Amino acid sequence: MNEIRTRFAPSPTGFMHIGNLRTALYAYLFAKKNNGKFILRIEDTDRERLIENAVDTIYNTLKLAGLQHDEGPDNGGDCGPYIQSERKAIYAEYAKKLIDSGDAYYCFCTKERLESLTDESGNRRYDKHCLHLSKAEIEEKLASGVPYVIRQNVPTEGVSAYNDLVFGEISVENRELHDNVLIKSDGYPTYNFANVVDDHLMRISHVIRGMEYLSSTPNYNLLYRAFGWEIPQYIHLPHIMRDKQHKLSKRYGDANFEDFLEKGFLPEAIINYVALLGWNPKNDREKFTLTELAEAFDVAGISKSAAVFDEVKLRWLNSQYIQEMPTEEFQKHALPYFENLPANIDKELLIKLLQPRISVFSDIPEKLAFITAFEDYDINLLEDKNSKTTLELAKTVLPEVIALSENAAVWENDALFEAYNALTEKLGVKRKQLLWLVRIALTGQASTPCGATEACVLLGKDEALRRLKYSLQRIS
RNA sequence: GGUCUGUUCGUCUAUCGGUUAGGACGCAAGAUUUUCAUUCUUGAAAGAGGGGUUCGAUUCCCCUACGGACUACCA
Repeated sequence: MNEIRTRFAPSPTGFMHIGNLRTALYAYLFAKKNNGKFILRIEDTDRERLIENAVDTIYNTLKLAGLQHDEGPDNGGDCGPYIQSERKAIYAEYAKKLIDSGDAYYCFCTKERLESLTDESGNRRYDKHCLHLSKAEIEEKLASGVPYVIRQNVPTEGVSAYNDLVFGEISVENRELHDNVLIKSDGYPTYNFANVVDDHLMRISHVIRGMEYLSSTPNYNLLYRAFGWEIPQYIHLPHIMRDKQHKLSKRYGDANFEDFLEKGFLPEAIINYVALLGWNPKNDREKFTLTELAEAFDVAGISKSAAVFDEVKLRWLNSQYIQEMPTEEFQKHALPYFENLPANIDKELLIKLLQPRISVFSDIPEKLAFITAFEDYDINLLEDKNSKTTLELAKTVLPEVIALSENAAVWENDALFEAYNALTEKLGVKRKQLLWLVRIALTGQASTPCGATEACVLLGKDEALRRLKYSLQRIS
């Protein structure tokens, strides 16, 4: 059997969105699983949509995601160049062959004439007008510099069918197919042509791409056949959706890989999550490293229906990764969020408290808000159904807590806990009640990255006492 | 409109004719806990609708409904 070769062929038109990333991931996994090669090709034939630095974004994303390509513009290979704009002459040469064989033809139609072909429902189908031009007419127009495109000459009869590894047999009547433009008037090829020529020349064995190409693939197969080339295997992928109705798109602001990284998601978690969106390993496993994915990957597990992207589940997966992270690494990620904290705060303690309690790094500011902003908190937080606390209870408990705290010999977690615990017995309240009141009186925050006694230690004796008194004064 | 295609809990999914339709996230309740959080247990929650085929359909076929994609000198 021939070598397995897959490719990821993005257009440098901006950020890499999650759907694109998944396509790259599956192409990578499929290649790795089969000891094949993963190739990167840049499809920059639309000169108008080019965005500067977008190629760097692609390199960067693949690198961060760990999807190292075996061949590509930056690391070479024997099928280069890997940037389509540098392959212009190649396409021209192959287009010429098609013209000679009658499978393609020059078209000189003006935009106006093309528009006049639009039918009542807004569709346009080219009428093969220029196919019937005589050789002399063509020569003359070419010689006098009339702008032209080269179109594919699709048969008007028959059926084109192929087998997709995910969707099964796809069959389309040839008369439904269009005479697509292969070479544009600016001399660049369209996707419709470049993908075929390049995939063949780069010996791509399995074409893995979004299912938007499912219905145009017969066009491409006709091209392969016209050239006498072997048709690759197809693996079309269902889309990733923002919700049931809408595809994830660049307009959905947060759909970019970079954005998720910025929000504090880990590349490993994103990759893990995205891998499972539309593919399942045929068991209940949820957590995979890239290497493990490559071992487990199987086309049979790819689903046919679109999947809705669920950030809540991504958060959960991300939290799993955060919790398993070595402390030093967690610290590296968390430290940038500590910048605006008072100098006397024990950062080491914070790290310890935070790691088991956050899902994404960007949760940190919210968790720590109480440290810098306290005074305006909602006093009703002191009342809590779960802990069975009321403002009345707070009025009797807090003065005792304050008195006890003022006399505390050591300001340290275990000692404080013991002292407060003893106090609950004296006051005849539940530990949960007292600690809830203390924690709220100390932080003004329903959810904190610490318990009551830890909050005491974190804030320091002076500040803790000040806050307890302030809270008491607010309810008196 | 035409063509292609999809449809199992709210979401991601398992099931390849026979299951109390399973798991995960989320949600709810309860328990444990050094308080927040964790952990544990339990629960609610699904086969779009209608026809077939079959002893038996979520599973196979057809129709309908509802999504999605394509229908560009964009990819």
